[in-house]
Amino acid sequence: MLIIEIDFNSEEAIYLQLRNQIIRGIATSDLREGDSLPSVRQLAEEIGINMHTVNKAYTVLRQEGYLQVDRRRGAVVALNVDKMRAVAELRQDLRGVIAKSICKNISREEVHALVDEIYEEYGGFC
Amino acid sequence: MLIIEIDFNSEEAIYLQLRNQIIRGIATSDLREGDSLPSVRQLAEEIGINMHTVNKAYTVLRQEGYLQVDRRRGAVVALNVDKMRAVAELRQDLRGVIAKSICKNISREEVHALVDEIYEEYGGFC
DNA sequence: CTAGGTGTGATATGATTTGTATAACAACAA
DNA sequence: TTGTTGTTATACAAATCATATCACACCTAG
Repeated sequence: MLIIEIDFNSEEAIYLQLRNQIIRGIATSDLREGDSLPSVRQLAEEIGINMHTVNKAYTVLRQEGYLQVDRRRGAVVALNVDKMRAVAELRQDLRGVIAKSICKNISREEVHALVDEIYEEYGGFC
Repeated sequence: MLIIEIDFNSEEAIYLQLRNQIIRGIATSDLREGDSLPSVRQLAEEIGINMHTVNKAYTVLRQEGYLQVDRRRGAVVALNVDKMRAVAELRQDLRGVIAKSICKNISREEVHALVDEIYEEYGGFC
């Protein structure tokens, strides 16, 4: 069971906070392939937001290859990995992140250390 | 002299594209400490956008510690490094990026390789 | 001193995004 | 049959983004 925490004062859109937390849930194995998520109405009420905001998060996650929607089982974690695409996206993300890092005098080694730290944070076991 | 290329079809806001390209310019040493940028009116006309859009980018860059504005010299590259803050920000960015990576079966080693690749891309010399 | 360029601020407008609110529909389960 | 599901459509208020003027104080070149 995944615990969702929404910060209503954040600049980040609610549906993106929701998307990101679900992605992190998958990364930490709190959510596993085949697990089903609450219905849009359930989760909306639980969090205290509108149904359509949840639906938007689910729709984005489906388009990005994290979920699949089965009429019978609801939203199900189903990873559709297009690795070429994923690596290209990662490269673009890192270009932005590392440009900032260089300007702030953060060394390549420091970034490596942080990467390792975060990989362990997400559960180095599996 | 930095070349700015704006993609008007991008989903990314123009002022953010501008901000990011200036940060990358600093990372690649196309822009160095003390270099001055075009005035908001000049750059706006050169790119073909509004003065205030450029001003917004400059304002953000100033708040983030990349620029300083001198009434006489205009916008000047002046790095104000709060490393604690920068590392904390980097950690947050990486948490998001790496969560996606794990879901897409990208290994820690692959991320390291990409980090090295991008550090070289930005000019491994200096 | 004057004329012109500078950053900055205020204000306005239109387009788009975000979140909410209803309502409706077909598909499925109990 | 009754209720819940995902989905779609529509509408609305608020915020963001980009543009467009106008104005002001400051500085510099002439």
